[in-house]
Formats: sequence, C-alpha cells, structure tokens
Amino acid sequence: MTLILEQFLPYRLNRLTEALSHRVSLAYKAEYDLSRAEWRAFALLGQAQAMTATDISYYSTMHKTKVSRAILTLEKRRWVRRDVDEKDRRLERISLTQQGRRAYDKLVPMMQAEEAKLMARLGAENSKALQKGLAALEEIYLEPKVPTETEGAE
Amino acid sequence: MTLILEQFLPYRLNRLTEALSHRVSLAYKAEYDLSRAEWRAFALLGQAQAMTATDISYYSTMHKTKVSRAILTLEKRRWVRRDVDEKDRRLERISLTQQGRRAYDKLVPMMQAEEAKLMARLGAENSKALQKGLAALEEIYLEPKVPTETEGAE
DNA sequence: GCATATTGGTAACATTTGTAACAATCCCGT
DNA sequence: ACGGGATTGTTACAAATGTTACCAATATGC
Repeated sequence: MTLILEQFLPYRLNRLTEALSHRVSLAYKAEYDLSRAEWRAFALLGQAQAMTATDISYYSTMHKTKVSRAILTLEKRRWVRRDVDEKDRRLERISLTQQGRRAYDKLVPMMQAEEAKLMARLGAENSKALQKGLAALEEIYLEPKVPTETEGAE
Repeated sequence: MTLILEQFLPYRLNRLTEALSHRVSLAYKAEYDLSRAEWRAFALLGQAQAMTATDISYYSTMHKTKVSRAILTLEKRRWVRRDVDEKDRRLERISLTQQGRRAYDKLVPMMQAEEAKLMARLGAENSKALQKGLAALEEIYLEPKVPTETEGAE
C-alpha cells in the first residue's frame, strides 16, 4: 500500500507553487524588498480600487494578523492608505497611494514578462490544458464567496 | 496597468494549494494529530524505503530545520527510526518502523479516497487536461534532481 | 431603547520557523 | 597523511506567525 506522491495532487501543487512563488519573488524582492505577504496584499490592492483587510485575507489565503501587519508595513512606505468607511465605521477601506501605484506600475510588467516567458516555454497546447484543468479545480474548491462573509474554516 | 490575479499562475496555484492542503489535512489531523510538516515527511518515507533528511527537505520543499524537527517528532512516536549510513557516517537513513507502517497503511486509503472523490468531480476530461498541464509545468520548474543513491532500493 | 451578540481590526503572548553558527564526517589535491 | 573545503544534520537565538484576548462599532433580539 503506497501513496504515489508524484501523482498526488496536493503534493504536486505544493511543489509547483513553491517553485513558482520563489521564482517570482526574486523580482519583487530584488526591486523593492517586499515580503511575500506584502506583495500579495499589494497585488490585490493594485487590482481592486479598495479592499478591506478581511477581503485581502480571504483572497490571499493569509491569516488576518499577517495581513494586518503587511498593510501596516505598506502604509509606512506610503504605498497604501486607509479610509474609514463612513457607512460602517468598523471597516477600513485600503487603497494604493499615488506612490504605491507608481511602484505597482513598475512591478507589474516584470511579473507579466515572467508569466509570458513561462507560457512560451509551456507551449500553446500545454498552456491551454493547464488553464482548463485549473479552472475546473477552482470551480470545485474555490467557489467564489462573497468577501464580506465570515471565514468559515471549511 | 493591472495584473489580473485570477489569471496569474502563482496566485492561482497558491490558492488551490492552500485549499487542497487544508482539505486533506483534516484527515491526518483528526486521525493522528499530525502537523503538515510531519505528514509530508511521513508520506515521503512511506513511499521510499529510506531517505535522508536532505532528501526529504528537497522533495517536500521544506526547510531543513523544519524537517529535522518533524523527524524528531515522528521518531518520538516511534513511527520512524534512523540508521547511520556505515559508508558515509554523516548520513542518517530514515525509515518507517512497523508501527509507522501500520499508521501509514491506515492513512493512505483515506487520502486516496479524497483524491478519487476529487477526480470524479472533475470529470475525465478536465482531469486529463490538468494532468497534462501540471506535467508540463513540472518539467519546466522541477527539473528532476538526481535522487541520491540513498533512495534506490539497495 | 437597552442588553447582548457579532464583526473588523489590533495587540499581547506563546509557538513555530528560519538564519547563522557548530560539530562531525568526507573529499580531494598535494 | 594532511589541510582546506564541502556536506549532513542539529542547536541557539532572532524573526515571523498564529491563538487568544481585546476594543470599538454595528447588528440583533426582546
């Protein structure tokens, strides 16, 4: 009785995630000395106009205290700012500052270049297969949840 | 200029890995109170006859001190044992004890059942696409480091 | 309206993790 | 055979992380 890890999905995903995340981190670490947590929060904020810390936590699958600290660091760099939501004053809507946006605009092309390079190496056919497979997985495991809902453990 | 994270491979992989790993962890946590690190080392050891800590570190993408500690814990449970390699006395060949093997034999079917359930939900076509895509990725990012002779059957 | 529960976010504390230094062993050229 | 350098694994200490408790604001139930 043996579990063949080379065929076991969590194992494969874990190794690939590690390898890819590490590769990509070289760019934002070298350029801006961002931690992984900071980069993840930052990238999310670059895409949305404003998010709450809870949103970031959900989409990044990072613990909320980790997010809290990442945001604090980004805030100190003046890359993000917070505005208390006037309708629900518990909420802090976090968004990029102009300075943050400039950094973002510089970082994104590097990431896209890396991604493009990868896709080229994969080839059209494999790339397509991958997209299809991942999309199917996401549909099963990442049912889009409304961000404001509570984080059920599972 | 925006990086669309839903299409960004490291982001997608990260979320999926988290979701799947968490799902799977429910089984070994509930049954045996294993940590993630312990489970990973354990699963590797179940598959090979014997591995060194360095091997485990490489294949699990875990830091070597983390591996060192996981092994210690497993050893205390009498699930694994170490034997100093007589040819190279720096090496410790780690392997499952009989007791460890029994636990492994109990755990593996649970994991396989989970995997099978997932594949069924994915469907044959998506599953095939996923396999293909991942295999291609692995070829690029996980160039097989030649396993040390330690891993081969002797 | 008022008490109570819930939510978003932070802080304090304890645990876990990684970095750096270490001992033991081996390798290799001389 | 010797010595510098590499490799394996552990440990001490510092940094990162998560658990828990907490505060403030809001929602809910009576």
